[in-house]
Amino acid sequence: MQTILVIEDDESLRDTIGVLLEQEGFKAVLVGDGRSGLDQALALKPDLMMVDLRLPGLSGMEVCKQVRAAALPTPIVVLSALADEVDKVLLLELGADDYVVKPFGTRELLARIRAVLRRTGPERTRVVAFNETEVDLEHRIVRRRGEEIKFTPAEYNLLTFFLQNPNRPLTRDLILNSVWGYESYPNTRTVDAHIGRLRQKLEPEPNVPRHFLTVHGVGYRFVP
Amino acid sequence: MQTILVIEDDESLRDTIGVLLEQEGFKAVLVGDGRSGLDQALALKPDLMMVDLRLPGLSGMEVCKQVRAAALPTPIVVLSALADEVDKVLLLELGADDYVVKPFGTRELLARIRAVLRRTGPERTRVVAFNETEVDLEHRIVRRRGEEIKFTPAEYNLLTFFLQNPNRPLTRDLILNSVWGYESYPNTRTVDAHIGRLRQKLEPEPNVPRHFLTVHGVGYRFVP
DNA sequence: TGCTTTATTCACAATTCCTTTACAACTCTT
DNA sequence: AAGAGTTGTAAAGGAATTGTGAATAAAGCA
Repeated sequence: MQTILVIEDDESLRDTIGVLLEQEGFKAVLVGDGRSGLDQALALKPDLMMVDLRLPGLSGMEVCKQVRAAALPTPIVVLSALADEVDKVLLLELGADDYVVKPFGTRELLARIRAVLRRTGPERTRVVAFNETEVDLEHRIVRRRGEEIKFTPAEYNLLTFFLQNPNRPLTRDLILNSVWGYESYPNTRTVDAHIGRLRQKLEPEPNVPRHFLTVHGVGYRFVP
Repeated sequence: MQTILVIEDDESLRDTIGVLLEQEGFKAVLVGDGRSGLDQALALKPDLMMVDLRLPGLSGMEVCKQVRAAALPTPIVVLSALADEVDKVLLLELGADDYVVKPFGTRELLARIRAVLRRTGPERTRVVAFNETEVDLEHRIVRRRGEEIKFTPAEYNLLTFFLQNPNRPLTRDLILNSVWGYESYPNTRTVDAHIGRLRQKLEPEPNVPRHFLTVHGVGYRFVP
């Protein structure tokens, strides 16, 4: 499922867009200010992001700039108020892929999103990296300091699930459901055991985890 | 005020629930059959609905299905008779958020309602900030001056409860009920201890609180 | 002020929760 | 069919959390 990050401070508009996107089968992540927007963009690596120009704190333009500075390939659609008198050329130079002027209809918004997604196409990031390890999703290879590490299917699935959901505490039940599926019902200790194996292979100090953190009483959290 | 729609064909039970809810400050809308229940649900968009499984006309299950088909986000609590041998998994898959087996105590019912409302509740705000701290509800992360602070489950639950009820004096009993729930009955000193821990972590001067204030003889009050 | 009630703080034990290890069952390969 | 690798689970040990009581402090009140 494609993820779209929406950075918009008007709460009601934000929610509207959120509902709209989810109806259309996207996963929508909503934030209200530039700072968290930028954080989310870097962590989530969404398939597309929509950025309001006028934002509290970090401005939309600043967010674009920093996203590009981080070499994220994520396409950006800018939302701007009519009054803003945007310099469109500047905007596109900043790295935006399209812009929509408020107020806009849902129909138009969706059309723009689809168009941008089509243009920028499905060249997903096939390699994810954190700390000293890189995961090549396409070839299903994990390297640490350039050296290949073997992963069993269960371990690898768990790892990629974490990669897709960084910085968020994931409950054991959620992990079981997502990685093992609805069909099988292993007990939740199983997750712990596998976390242990991940740590063994990927943490510099397996007993002082820096990436696969436990959130006591809740579950686990991966921080890249 | 939060509106709760009750769909229950047993008139006396229906009235009992109605009175109970209104005592607790909810607005209760009562109907006796599935058809009108569904109509009301779509028209009212209540904050929560309680649905009896056995209903004349449209069954409770059918109501759930249709409500979900209409993409209403309203949480649903199902009421079922002991004899009904409910398939809980099926129920939850149908879109119900919780179920209560008849006969139930009023205490239990209220607790369930509160729990569901809390779960599904106003988690629209993803990041809340006050003074130098920000709480990222989605990531369950609390930061102070940008630095992450660890919170235990009890502390975190208490904190978010305060965030959701700012500027209002909250009695210890209310806090216990809301945060700890109905299953456990810790004594009210427990709340004090936890308030202390919150202050320790979040107040600039823990012994001169500016956010987690005590209301002598009453309870506590959070001012952002 | 002195007295009573209420709140804070601290240390600690009970409990809950997590980690690790070992191992048996199971699945593939050969 | 044996062997190698994988996986779920149980059990033991360790760590973190949490409720409580007792000592102390603060607030309210006459």
